[in-house]
Amino acid sequence: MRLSRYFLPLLKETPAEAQIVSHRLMLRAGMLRQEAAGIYAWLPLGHRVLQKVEQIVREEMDRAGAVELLMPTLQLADLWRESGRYDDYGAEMLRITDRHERELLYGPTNEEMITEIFRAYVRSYKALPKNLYHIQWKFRDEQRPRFGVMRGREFLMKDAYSFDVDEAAGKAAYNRMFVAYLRLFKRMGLSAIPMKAETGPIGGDLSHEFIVLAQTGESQVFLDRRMLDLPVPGEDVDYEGDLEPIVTDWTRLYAATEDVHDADRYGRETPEADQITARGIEVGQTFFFGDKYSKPMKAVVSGPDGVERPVQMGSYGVGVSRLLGAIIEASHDEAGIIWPDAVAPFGVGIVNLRPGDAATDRACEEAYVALKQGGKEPLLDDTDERPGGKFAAMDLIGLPWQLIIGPRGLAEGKVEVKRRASGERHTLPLVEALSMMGA
RNA sequence: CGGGGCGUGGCGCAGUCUGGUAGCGCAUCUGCUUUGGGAGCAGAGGGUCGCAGGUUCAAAUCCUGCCGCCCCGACCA
Repeated sequence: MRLSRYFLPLLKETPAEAQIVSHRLMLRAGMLRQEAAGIYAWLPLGHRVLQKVEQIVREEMDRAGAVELLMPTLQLADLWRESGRYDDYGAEMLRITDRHERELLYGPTNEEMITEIFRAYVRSYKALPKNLYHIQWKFRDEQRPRFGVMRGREFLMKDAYSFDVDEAAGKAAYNRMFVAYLRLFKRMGLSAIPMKAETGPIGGDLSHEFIVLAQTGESQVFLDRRMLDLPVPGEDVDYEGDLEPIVTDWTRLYAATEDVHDADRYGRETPEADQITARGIEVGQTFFFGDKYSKPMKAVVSGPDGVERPVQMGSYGVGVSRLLGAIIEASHDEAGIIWPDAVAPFGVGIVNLRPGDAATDRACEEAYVALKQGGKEPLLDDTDERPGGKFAAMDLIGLPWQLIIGPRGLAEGKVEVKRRASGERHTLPLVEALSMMGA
C-alpha cells in the first residue's frame, strides 16, 4: 500500500476524551473513530489489525476442531423467554421493536440461538461431539462504556459452544478450548494467564478467565511467577488425545483475579519469592455449564442406551475487538504502538526520505515490490511530508520494521533498517536489508 | 445508577465570573526558501460558540429545559 493513496488520519494531539494509553494511541494512529459512547468506526488501519486478530482466532478454533457459522445480530425476544433470560438480563440488553411490533434484541451473546439451532437438527449422541462458533458483533448497553475499545458497547466477539453427550466428554471439549486459547493468545504475542473464575449462578468450578498482564490493566491479579514460564502447546498438539495433563499444568499453580482472590491459599501455595501482584485485562473466558440451556430449551440427544437426555454444553468467548486494546496496553512506548509481528497492520514501513529524487524513488520501488512479493505487506510512505514527520508517524503506527531510504545513504549504496520493538538500527545494502526482514 | 466535570473552526485550548458582534496553537490551502527525527517566512480559507426556549437595545457569556461526551464509584467480555 502506498501511503499517498491510503486513508490514515493521524492525530498529533490526543483527543480529550481518551484517557488510557491504548485508546489514545488508537485514535492518534488513525485506527478508530468514536461515533457514540462505546461505539466505534474502524478506520482502515484498525480494521486491518482487527482482521489479523480475527484470523488467528479462526485458525486456532478450526485447528481445535470447532466449526464456524454465522448467527445474526438480531434475535427474537421469544427465544430468550425460553431460557428465562429475557427478563433476567437487565437494561444491558438492547431491546428493539420492529414494524410488526415484534420484540427483538441486539444479541449480547448467543447461547439461546445456538441451542435452538442445535436442537433443530441433532438427535443422537452419534453426531457428537460438536463445537460451533461464530465471530460476530455483539451489543451490551453498558451503563458506563470506557477505556475505548476495551469496554465498548458494541464489540466483536468470538463465541464457541460445545455439545457433548455426557460430562466427561464435555470436560474434554472444555480442555480443547482451553488449549486453543493458550495457543491463540500466544500467537498474538500476548502472555495470557488462565485464572480461576467465578461461574456465577451457573455453579461448578469449570470456568477460567484468560488474563493478559499489562501495567494499565483494569483489575488486580495475583499469580505464581512460575506460570509465566509454562510452555504453550505447539501447532502439533493432538486435539484428539488427552489434554488433561496440559490443562492440569496450567491450572495447578495459583492465579486469581481480585474478586476471587484467596489470600490465605495464595500464601500457603505460593512461595513468597514467586508471588506476583499485577494488573490484568480479561480477553477470554471459558465455561462449562452442563444442561443450563439444553434442559429448559429441550436440546436432547439419545444416548447409546436409547434414553434421551439434555446435551452437555460449554461456551467459550474471546473479546476480539477488546484484544486490540489489550495488545496495545501490553506493547507500546512513548512514541506509539509496537505491534507484535503476527497482528501488525503492515509488516514493513518504507520511508522515502526524498520523493522526487530519482535514485531514492527507484530504490523504494524496488524494495516495495520485493517486500510485497515476499508477503511482507509493505506500507510505502511516498508523501511529501518531512523526514521528521515520517519517522514519528512510523513509530506511532508501530509497524514491526522500518526501511528508511534516502539519497544520503544511497550515495554509499546503503539503506537503514529499524526494528520498532528494540529500536535497533542497521545500515546496509538494500538486498541485505530485505533478507534481514525475511523478504 | 450515585457523585463530579466538560461541550467554542478538523484537533488541543482561551474567552463565560464582570453581556458589546469570537481568539490562540496545531492542522489545511497558495507562494518562496528548506529537506536524515514533528522547518521558516508571507498570505488565505474555515466557527448556527451542543440544541431549544427565555431575559436584554445587545447573549459564547445571564436564566430554564433538553441532548451529547468524559472522569470516580457500583457493574460487566
